[in-house]
Amino acid sequence: MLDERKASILRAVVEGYIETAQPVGSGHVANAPGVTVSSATVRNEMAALESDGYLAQPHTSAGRIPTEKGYRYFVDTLSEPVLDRASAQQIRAFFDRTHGEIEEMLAATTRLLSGLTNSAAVVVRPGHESSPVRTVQIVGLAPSTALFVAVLADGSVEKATVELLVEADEAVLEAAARHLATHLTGRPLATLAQVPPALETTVEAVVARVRLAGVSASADEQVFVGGAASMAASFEAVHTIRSVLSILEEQLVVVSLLRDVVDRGLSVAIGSETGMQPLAECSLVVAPYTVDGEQVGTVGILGPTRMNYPQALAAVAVVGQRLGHRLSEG
Amino acid sequence: MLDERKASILRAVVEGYIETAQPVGSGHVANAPGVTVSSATVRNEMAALESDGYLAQPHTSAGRIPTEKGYRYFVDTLSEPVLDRASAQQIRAFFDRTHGEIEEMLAATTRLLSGLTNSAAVVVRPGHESSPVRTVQIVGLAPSTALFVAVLADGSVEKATVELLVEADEAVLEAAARHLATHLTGRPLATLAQVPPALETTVEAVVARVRLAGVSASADEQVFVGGAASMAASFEAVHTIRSVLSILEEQLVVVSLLRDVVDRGLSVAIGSETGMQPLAECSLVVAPYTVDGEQVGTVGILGPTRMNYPQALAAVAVVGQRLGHRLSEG
DNA sequence: GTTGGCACTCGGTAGCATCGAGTGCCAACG
DNA sequence: CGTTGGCACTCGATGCTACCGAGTGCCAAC
Repeated sequence: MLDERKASILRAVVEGYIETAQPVGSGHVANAPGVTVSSATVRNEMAALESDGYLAQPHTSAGRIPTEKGYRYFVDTLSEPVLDRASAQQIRAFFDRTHGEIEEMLAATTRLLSGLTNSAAVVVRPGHESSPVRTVQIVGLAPSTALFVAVLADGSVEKATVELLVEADEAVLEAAARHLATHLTGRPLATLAQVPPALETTVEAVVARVRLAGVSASADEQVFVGGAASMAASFEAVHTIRSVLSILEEQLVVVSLLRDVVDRGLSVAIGSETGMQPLAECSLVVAPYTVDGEQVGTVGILGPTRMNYPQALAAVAVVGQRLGHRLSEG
Repeated sequence: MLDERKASILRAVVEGYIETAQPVGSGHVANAPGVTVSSATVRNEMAALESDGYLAQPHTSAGRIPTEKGYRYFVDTLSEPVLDRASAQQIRAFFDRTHGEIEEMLAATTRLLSGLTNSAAVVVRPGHESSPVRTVQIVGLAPSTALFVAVLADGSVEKATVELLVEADEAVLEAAARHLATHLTGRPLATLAQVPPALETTVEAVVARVRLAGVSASADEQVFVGGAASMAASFEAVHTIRSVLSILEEQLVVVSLLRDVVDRGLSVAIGSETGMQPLAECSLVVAPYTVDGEQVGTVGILGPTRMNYPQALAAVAVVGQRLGHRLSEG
C-alpha cells in the first residue's frame, strides 16, 4: 500500500502524536529512529500522506496528526505486539493471586486491564441460557411470593422472584420444583420455556408463573466496567468524558458495541469504526476469551484514539487468554 | 445565630451562586426577593458575613461565594424541603412501574435519583449475615470443587465456590449439606462460622472448607452507583471529575463514606465534612431506608457543593422512603 | 530524487489599554 | 444611629498589537 519510507514516516507521526498529544512536525519525524531522510523530504512525503488521507493538518503551519485511516494503517501493519516485562509480570501475579467468585474475578479483571492501559476496561460475561441445569429449587418467601433458584453447571446461580398470584404451601412449591427438575436437569436453562404443564392444577399454577419469570432472568449478558477514572484522565474535554461515561453506563449499549466489533472480526475499532458518534475520539480494543475452546465472552478497553496501541493490544490479548485459561481450569 | 437580614442575604448569595456558578455581587443580592435594603447596606452586611466566615471573596472586586460554613447554615435553616410536582410524579411512576429482582431495582433507583438531581447516585444494600437461612445446598462442580448455595429469608441467594482439597462424591456433599442445614436453617448466615464439626471425617473435610469459604462471602455490603455522567457534567475541572470517579469506583470507600455520614446523624455532608480530601468540592446528601421498621440501607447522591440542596434533600428523602415501603411489601 | 534555503503562515504569548462589575469608605439623610 | 447614595479604587476579563517560532510549501542546487 505505502512504500517503506512513507510507512515509517506515518509510523513516526502516529507514535509522536500518541506520546505528546501535539501535532508532529517534519523536524521531529526526521529525527525519529527509522527515518533517515531530511526534513524537507519528510515534508514532501507528509504532503502526499495528507492528500492520501492518512494525515491531517489542524491548520496551516502546524504539524500533522493521524486520521482514522492513518491509525488504521498503523495498527494493521503493527508487528505482533509483545507485552513489556512489567505488565506481563503484573498479569501473571494477578491470575496467581485471584481466587473466589467469578463475578468478583471479572470485576477485578477490569481493574487490572484499566491499570495496564490507562483506559476504561470492560468484561462481558455471556448469559447462561445454554448452560445445563444442575439443581432446581423453589423457596417460599411470602404467602404468594416464591424464589426460583437454579444452579447451573458452569457454577452460576440464577434466581427469579415469582409472584404466584395464588397462595401456595410448601408441598405445592416442592411438587412444582420436582416437576421442573425432571424436565430441566441436564438441559439448558432456556428449556424452561418449554417445560410441559404439570398435571395437578395448583402445581401447574406455580410452574406457569415460574416459566414466565424465569425465562427473562437468564438471558442477558453481564457487563463489568472498571477504570472510568483513568479513562477520564485521557481526555481534556469534559463533554467527551461525559458522553463516554453515559455510554459505559448503559450495559446494553456496551454489549452490542463489543459484539458488533467482534462480529466484524476486528480487534481494534478506531473512532467512527465503533459506529457510535459519541465515541468519535475513542478507540476500542477487544479480544474474545474462550473457556474449554468455546468463545464465551469478551474483554476490551475503551480509550482515546491516540492510545498506546501496541501496549493495549498486547495487554488485552494476554489478559483475555489468561482469563480463558483460568476459567477453564475451575 | 444570624439576624434575619443577614440570613436572607446569605440565602440570596447561596441561591445565586448555585444558579449561576458565578460570585454574587451586592447588586444582585439587593434585587433578590426577600431583601429590601440597598446594595450599600448589603455590602456592609456581606463584609460582616465574610469576617464571620460565611462568605468568601475569590479576589477583591469580585462578588462573594458561600464557604462551607455558609452552605451549612443555608442547609440547616432550610424550611422542610418539598418536592416539585414533576419529580414527585416521576418517583411515583417509577415505583409503580418497577418490578423484578431487587438488584435490578436498586440499580434502577440510582438512575432515578441521578436523573432527579443531576448528580451521581448511590444505593447501599447491607450484607446478609444476619438474615436467617432458608435452605442450604452444596453442588459439585468438578471433582474437588463445589458450590455452596444458601437461600436466605430476605430472598437473597448467597453462593461461594469451595475448593475441597480432596475429591468428594455426591453422597458426601449431600451429607455435608444436611449437616450444615441442621445447624443453619432458621439462623443467621453468620452462624456458619460456628457450625460444629461433622462426625464423619470425609464429611467434616467438606464442611470445614465451606465454613472457610462461606463466611467471607456474605459479609460485605453491595453498592450500586449510577449517573456518573450527570455528575461529570456538574464540574468543569477534569481533575475533579477524575478524583470523584475513582472514589465512586471503590465500593469499600463509598460504603464507609456513607456509613460515616449517616452515623453522624447528618443528611448532608458538605465539602470537607465528607472527611475525604478529594471531595472538597462535593456534597453528599443521604437518607437511610427502612424495611419493616428496621434501617437496612442507605440511598444518597454525590454532587458539587453548589448543588440544588432543597431539591436534592427532598428527592433523596422521598426516594429513600418509597424504596423502603416498596421493599417492605414484598 | 534529495536536500538546504527561504519566504510565508498562523497559533501562542506577552504587553498594554480599556471596560465594567464589584468593593470599601464616607458623608449626608431621615 | 442605621441606612443610603456617591465615589474612588481594584482587578479580572476582553480586545488589540507586536512578536516569536514551529512548521509549511516551493525552488534551485546538488
